Amino acid sequence: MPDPVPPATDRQSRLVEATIELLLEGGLRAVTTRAVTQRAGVGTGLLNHYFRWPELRALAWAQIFEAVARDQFAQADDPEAALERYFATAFTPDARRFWHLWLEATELAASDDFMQAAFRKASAQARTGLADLLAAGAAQGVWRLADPQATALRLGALYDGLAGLLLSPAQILDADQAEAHLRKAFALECEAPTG
Amino acid sequence: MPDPVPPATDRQSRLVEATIELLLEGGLRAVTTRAVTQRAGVGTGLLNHYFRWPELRALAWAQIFEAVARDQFAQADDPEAALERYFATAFTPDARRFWHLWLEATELAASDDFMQAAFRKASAQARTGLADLLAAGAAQGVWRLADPQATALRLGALYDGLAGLLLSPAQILDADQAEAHLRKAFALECEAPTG
DNA sequence: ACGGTTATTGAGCAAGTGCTCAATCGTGTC
DNA sequence: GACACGATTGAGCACTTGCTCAATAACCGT
Repeated sequence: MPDPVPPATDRQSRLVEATIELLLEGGLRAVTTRAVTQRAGVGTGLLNHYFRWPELRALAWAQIFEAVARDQFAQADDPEAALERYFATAFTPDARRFWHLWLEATELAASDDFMQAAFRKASAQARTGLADLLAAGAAQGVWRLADPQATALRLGALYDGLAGLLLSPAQILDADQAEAHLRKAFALECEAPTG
Repeated sequence: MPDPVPPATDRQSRLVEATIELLLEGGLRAVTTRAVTQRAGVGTGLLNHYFRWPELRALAWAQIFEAVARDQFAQADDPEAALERYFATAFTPDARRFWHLWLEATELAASDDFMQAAFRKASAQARTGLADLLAAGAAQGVWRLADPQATALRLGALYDGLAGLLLSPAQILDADQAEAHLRKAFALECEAPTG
């Protein structure tokens, strides 16, 4: 996971940075107004001078996601390499941490309008990224897929589920097994007779 | 989702009931000591007389899960019917509500030992339920699966992912589409050439 | 009746949350 | 130098959380 923002000097940007840092380190529970202002080296009142709290939280989350999305499906011109990269990096510790944040965002989005807006946008990006990749590969004849869109959805959902299993306290999978399952599922989608 | 417990008269059981009710109605956020004691028609102090709060919370959650698990893979003697039932009821509103609770439990289990114990047990039950079902069907020749255990894991993970998409604020799927994807994934697992 | 054990209550505590606001500081303008 | 105005502070408010504890009620065996 790359640094989502370049280091900033002004205190407004420092607040966003601090929120992102804490979000990545400890998830939503670690992110409070006091924790953020303290991390930013700033008085508690300044946060409310520049932001509303839900607004800042959603802003930080959106920046994290954009940085990840920017990376995840970078070289879409070579579908085979891009997919290989997707599989290889699917269950790294960074990816898992990010997935945890995603999970927390899902819940928060139910009651927080700022978060919901950010979530909608991020969700759309994530799905079209994989779908475009699979469609490109199918068009180039790298693999055969009856319905790349549907395969992307299933693969994405499987990814979520596997990440969840990986994260759950009941240790069922390790990262390698999860990756193998994801690859296997893709293989099944490819070998299937068209219909 | 059936009533997880028969109606009780003594106040100790009423506290558990009230916790379950609130859990099902509004999720973890709706379940506070005050809300529970009020729902149970009981003074706030009584809760701590009988339980520690994390203990009661985990207890209620465990009872909900057991009731669901008892139902989900009931008629395992007829694998085909049981699987059909699994698909048909996978994404009902009740199932979705339950999945939301499951999600919250995942997060809570990270920091709550009582919850973690309950989660481990529940998680094991859920996985073996589907795995046994698929294995039984394979043994009876109802379907051909190279590795029922692995298929169960993938199908379970896909279910989690689809349920997550269904729950997410970005409306991508409806319940029928999710069910179709789950069935399609199972079909792919079956048609695959052995190897 | 009595004594003792348990059940039960609710005011209140301590900790934590987001947020306010009068007061200061800093800096540029005329 | 005086003024204005945004930046900045932190004590404090209002609220919520789980939990305590002295006081009371209810029950039961003797």
